[in-house]
Amino acid sequence: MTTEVKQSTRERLLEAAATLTYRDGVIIGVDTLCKAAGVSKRSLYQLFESKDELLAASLEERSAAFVATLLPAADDSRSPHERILHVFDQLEEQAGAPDFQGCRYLAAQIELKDQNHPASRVAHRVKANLTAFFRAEAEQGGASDPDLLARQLILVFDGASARAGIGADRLTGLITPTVATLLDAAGMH
Amino acid sequence: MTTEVKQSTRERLLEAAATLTYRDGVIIGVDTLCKAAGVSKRSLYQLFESKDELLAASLEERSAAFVATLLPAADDSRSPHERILHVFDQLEEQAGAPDFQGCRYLAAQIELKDQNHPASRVAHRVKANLTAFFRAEAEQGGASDPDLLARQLILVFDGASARAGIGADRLTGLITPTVATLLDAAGMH
DNA sequence: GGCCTCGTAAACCGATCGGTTTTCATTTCG
DNA sequence: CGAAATGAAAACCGATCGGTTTACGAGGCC
Repeated sequence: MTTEVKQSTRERLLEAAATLTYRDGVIIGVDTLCKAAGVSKRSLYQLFESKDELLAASLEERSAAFVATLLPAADDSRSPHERILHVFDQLEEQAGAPDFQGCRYLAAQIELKDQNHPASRVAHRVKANLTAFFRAEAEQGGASDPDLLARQLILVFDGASARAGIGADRLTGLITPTVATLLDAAGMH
Repeated sequence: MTTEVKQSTRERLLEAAATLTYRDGVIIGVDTLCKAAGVSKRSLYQLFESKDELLAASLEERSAAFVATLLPAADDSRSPHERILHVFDQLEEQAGAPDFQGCRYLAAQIELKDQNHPASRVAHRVKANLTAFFRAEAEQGGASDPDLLARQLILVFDGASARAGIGADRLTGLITPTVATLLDAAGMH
């Protein structure tokens, strides 16, 4: 194991940014961020151009873990149908956590409004990756319209994560039948 | 016509709050709000308890128009199936507007995080009303599980509006087939 | 005219914003 | 040992935050 017992200044900043912006939104101040990370503002502005770049880097750093926890393992041998459902099973499980606040990438884009904000761009890329996964699986599974199905699935993903995040729905018994219906209608075997 | 040619101080504040928070988010300052409304801060704090209450009142005031533009007319004689699709047709049309930023009620809840914020409570009520409409139509249309269908529809509504709002999807050719698939699977005639 | 209400403009409050700078203690390394 | 690099602490910057208060002018009513 190469687990680092001692985090670098940079890592502590990225982690604090991820944690606090997820809980309080991008409105969080740099003073609060630095205090939580145990890092001086001077160090922050040596490591990052600005607060905006720190937020973008913080989202970027989590992107690998985000897709890793959602997507099936690389050596997964199940059918595309099951592999897609796996993603939504993972989402439903995450949504059950008491501190779940919805997908951080969707939240960032909604809070920032500006689509050209560096953090918005990162969020957009992450979601494009997830959509690409859906489309590839849809194609391989013989969906009648892989592009349409992928758009439907990412729509359900964002809708479910948003509604669970604001506490409007607990998703129980909702996601699986919905996704299954869409997969069936697309002729996925 | 009883159209008011002259807006009251209160009306100007509510309109400015609705416009600016939709464009810039709830982060907007009271100075900016007052300047845009042509109203002094003194008047604001005579009419409203706080900025939070102004935001809540601004969302509340729009709620009637929100459901009115989405829902079919009271004397609409079409089938529940068509009446539900009407809502999503309206959403797709609104999403086509160049300044569309997604559903303001969903955005408010995501930005505020706090579910007990007065504006969050208003947003929650509005969405509960829309969900109730879906459920009533589902029941009347003979859906096998009206509760499930209503949850699916509001999920699609929020997901579609969120993705269109952040510019991730233009919804064209997406909503209608998705909703139709769900209605069919629920056995809606 | 005199009074009272209404609302604007603007000063003011302490706190915080994103960002910069200075100071000083510690660590690293030749 | 001594020089250089690092980074924490904190003062500081102008601007803005939500909110309060003061001052003044424009109307209506007796």
